[in-house]
Amino acid sequence: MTLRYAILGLLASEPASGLDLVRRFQKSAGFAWFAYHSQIYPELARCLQEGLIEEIGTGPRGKRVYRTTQRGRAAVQVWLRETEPDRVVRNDASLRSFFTWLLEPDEAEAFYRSEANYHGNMLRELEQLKASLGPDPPANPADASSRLTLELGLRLARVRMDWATWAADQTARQLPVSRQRKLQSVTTERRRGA
Amino acid sequence: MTLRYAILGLLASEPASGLDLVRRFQKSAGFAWFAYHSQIYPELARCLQEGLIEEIGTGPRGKRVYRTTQRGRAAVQVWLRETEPDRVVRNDASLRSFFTWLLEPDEAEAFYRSEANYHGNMLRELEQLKASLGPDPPANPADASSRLTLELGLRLARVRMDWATWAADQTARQLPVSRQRKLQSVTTERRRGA
DNA sequence: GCATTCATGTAAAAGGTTACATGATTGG
DNA sequence: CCAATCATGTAACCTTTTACATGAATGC
Repeated sequence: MTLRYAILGLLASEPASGLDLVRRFQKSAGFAWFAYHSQIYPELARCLQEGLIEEIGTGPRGKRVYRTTQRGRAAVQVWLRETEPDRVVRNDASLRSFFTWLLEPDEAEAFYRSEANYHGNMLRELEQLKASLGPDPPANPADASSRLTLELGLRLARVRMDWATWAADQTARQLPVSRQRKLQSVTTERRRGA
Repeated sequence: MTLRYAILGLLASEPASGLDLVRRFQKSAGFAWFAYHSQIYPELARCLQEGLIEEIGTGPRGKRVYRTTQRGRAAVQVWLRETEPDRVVRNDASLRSFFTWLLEPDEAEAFYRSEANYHGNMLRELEQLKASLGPDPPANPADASSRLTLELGLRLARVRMDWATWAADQTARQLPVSRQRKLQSVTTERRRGA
């Protein structure tokens, strides 16, 4: 049922069409939830039928814009108040890290570097998003919540990037002898002098 | 297909039964992946049939212990090398944070405190896990990967706990006038003096 | 005019959750 | 001996993913 409340919650702060929601799930809310359009359209239809949202206008190419009704808002509040967050985590990239010992050290290092790179890009995107946001302190309450949550996205991206860089460095240090010598020509020479 | 590789990867470092895997998905690997036993048993049967794992022994109550075969190991390596990690994120608690503006300020604060509490507990559990781990530097390569990945779990739990505490404090500062006065009796009095 | 993008929708397949079912061992 | 726990398995249901389908507007 989380998808339903994701939609109702998003449409409560700003009216949107199905594709608009896809875009919000891809960027601003992407670090918290994601859904395909094939899932969103049927859910919108169900919510509309149940009076949780209403169609408030149409746009160019058959675009239909929705907004959450009072009933829909109440439904989100009940969900927030009376249910515990689902704590199940499934993160493919985190899982892969458990299995890097099955790779050659240089492959493992490359994996961690690519992780760092991915989250570095993510971080930049979220920083741009933050910069493009309205005034601080925010004008409306929804913006305040968005700001708080965006801060989480930023912190998560940063911690994943830093961790992956650290893991890559750790992995690099235990490379086979052939590659370790190249590093020693710079570092060990000094150690010998001491 | 990620579940399959999760199982193959785990059984490559240490043989286990179906329920053993459930336990590993609940604690040590819980911040990366989760699966129910009802998903694990059929997958084990399929992997066994395809020669990706083998049964290496039995235990007390009909317990069947499996280990990943060379073919299974190769399959994990191909997966790691040739496929990109699935980047889709779905986090119920993160999503809820977007919608806290629909709650009373004290309810929103309570939500963030409860988040901080949850991740504080998680952090303690992972720290215990770390303490219970083998020697550092690790004896076998799988342990090295586990250590790296556990460090990610620790950092994620810490960042979520700190963020939630910060968000709760932020929310507390914007409480309705009635409760703000109680704080003012302590803080604003001083400001007036300056 | 015609390719691209925007926009909505449906269908089938895969994956995940909840519920049901059963038997063996252990601990009190 | 009997309740609780360990252990495996299956079935129905729900959610998510991938694929198919179509039309309207825009930009060149």
